[in-house]
Amino acid sequence: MQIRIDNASGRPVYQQIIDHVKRDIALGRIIKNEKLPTVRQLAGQIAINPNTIAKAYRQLEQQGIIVTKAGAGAFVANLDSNLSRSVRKKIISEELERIAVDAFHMQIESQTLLEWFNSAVAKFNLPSGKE
Amino acid sequence: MQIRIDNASGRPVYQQIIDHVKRDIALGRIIKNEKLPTVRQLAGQIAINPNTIAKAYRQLEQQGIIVTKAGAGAFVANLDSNLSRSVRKKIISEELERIAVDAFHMQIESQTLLEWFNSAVAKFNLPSGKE
DNA sequence: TATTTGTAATAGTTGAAATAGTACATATAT
DNA sequence: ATATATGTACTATTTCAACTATTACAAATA
Repeated sequence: MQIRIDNASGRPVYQQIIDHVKRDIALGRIIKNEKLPTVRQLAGQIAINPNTIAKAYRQLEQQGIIVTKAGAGAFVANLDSNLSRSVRKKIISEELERIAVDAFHMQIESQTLLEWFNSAVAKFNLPSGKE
Repeated sequence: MQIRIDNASGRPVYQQIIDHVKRDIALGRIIKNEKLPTVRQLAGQIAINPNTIAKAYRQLEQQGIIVTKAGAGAFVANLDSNLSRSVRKKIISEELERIAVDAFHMQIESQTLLEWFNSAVAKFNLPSGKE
């Protein structure tokens, strides 16, 4: 796993790590039960403090994305959200509305926005809902 | 304009103010050339330091959302983005992809996500692209 | 048994966010 | 003209999240 940290982004380092792991999993680049880099490995590779990696792994485990075992390592967990449907809808919808606001102020056409949305979603293998 | 600040959200106060103004404009609740509350008015109403409001207004002006005139007040600006299309696409697409990642980990069906997307966008009057 | 692993705890540093206070220039009304 | 209200600018201070640094510990693995 190769992670690039953008210090100019303003986004906290531990958050960028979380983003990257979640994205790699969603993209299928890391699969279920696969072992993640160790805390010390990643810390050495990115050249940051191990505590920062540990913080990211801790939050990933809280979110149910990974499972960690002291002495063994960190592994990709099963896919199942513990959030209710209403909570999930609230979280996602708020994010979507914020994008819509930005799109309005950028005067992006609704059709264009839909195309960008489809392109972004197509990269990930969401459940189809037909089965 | 009635603004509710959520101190538990972790989102900076000045950012919440920016979010709210942009959203109200996008929703049509505040229209072009309309005068915004004064810095001191808002500060008194929300019970925070005037400098925090000033910071929000400063950034809103930098983004081209509002126009301020010392002695007169702050007003909603014209709608025109100074960003190139490629930059706009990059910004929006990155946000959309982050949502897609979240949706994947929540195991939200693609069709459901599309419905939520349409609902969110429908609240705002984006240019149609047909004219 | 030795090593590697994730975790925890403490201490210190840095910078953003927010507050507090003051001052200034401009617009507006009187 | 004059007084008032406005956005802006500046400095100082406080608070807290983020990050670093270091050490120690328990569990797993070889």
